[in-house]
Amino acid sequence: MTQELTQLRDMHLGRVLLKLERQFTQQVLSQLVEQGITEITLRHFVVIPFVTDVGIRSVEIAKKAGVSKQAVGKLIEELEGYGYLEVRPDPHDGRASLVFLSDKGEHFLQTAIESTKILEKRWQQLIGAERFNNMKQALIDLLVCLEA
Amino acid sequence: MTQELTQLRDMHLGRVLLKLERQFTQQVLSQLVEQGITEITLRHFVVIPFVTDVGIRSVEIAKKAGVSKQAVGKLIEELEGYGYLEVRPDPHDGRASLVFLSDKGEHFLQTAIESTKILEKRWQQLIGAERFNNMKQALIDLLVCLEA
DNA sequence: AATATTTGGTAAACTATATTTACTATATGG
DNA sequence: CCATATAGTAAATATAGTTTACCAAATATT
Repeated sequence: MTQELTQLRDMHLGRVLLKLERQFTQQVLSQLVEQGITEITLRHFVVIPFVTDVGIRSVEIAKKAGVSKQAVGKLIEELEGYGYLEVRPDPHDGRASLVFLSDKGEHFLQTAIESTKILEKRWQQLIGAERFNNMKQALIDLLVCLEA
Repeated sequence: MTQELTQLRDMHLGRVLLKLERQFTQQVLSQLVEQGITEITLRHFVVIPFVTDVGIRSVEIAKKAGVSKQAVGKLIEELEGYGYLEVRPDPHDGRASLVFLSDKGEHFLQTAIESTKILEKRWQQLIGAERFNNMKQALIDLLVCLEA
């Protein structure tokens, strides 16, 4: 009885999503390590996706990411220390700074995106391109519905 | 340019999986809270899926879950304190104990499984049953390939 | 049988990472 | 101008895990 339940729980959608996400993330991260990028960990992706060409304030990132501004401050500090980000004072607001990607940061981003593409191609082959693409689109549509 | 890249990264498979998994987990957890189950958090699911009718040792759980036995010990202690688990000495090994689900634990499990089923039904309706089912099966097949 | 080694489990110290509370400095709206 | 809000930092605290060290029981070795 419990055995059966365990099986059921083990295969519910949440579990499957969790396991696949872990696999994906782990594989991307290890590809980055192979490329010599070792400083950046998962935590830093709380910040990185929000950095744009025009610069962004740390409070903005905190708000969008849903974490405290102190946590964001720490992550930015680290990424700046590694040379991936540049932090410059906001010319229009003496209290604020703006965060930008450095050249190294841009390059990293390119590499990271390359990695995800390679990985998706690899996964595509495992279950067939058509099934994979349908699956991905269904996931995206579902997410859009949920976030609406 | 960066804007475009951000968009791309934002929609890669890993991100989609992550967001959907969070939504799923959060919705299940809040359903459980609505049912009055407030003590159990996500961490406890490191332990719960491994508990079976015949009992299991904490080291076994640690091995299977890939965390330290100390961490597992703590989680078991908590769950025992809340009344979801029972820990009895192993009659065949004086060093060991065996972990079981209590009646309360079994009931919780039923409730949790119910919640996931309800949630899946709800999600099914968002993108259509057939698409949803195909999607889920593709995810499972993919996972099986990856874990093989 | 006596001893050595392995194994199940616990305890304490340390590590990582986040939040809360409190503060400073600058902006901005009456 | 002053009151209030906002950007950012700092320190204390919380959470949750790992590492190191240990004890006691079991198993293996000689």
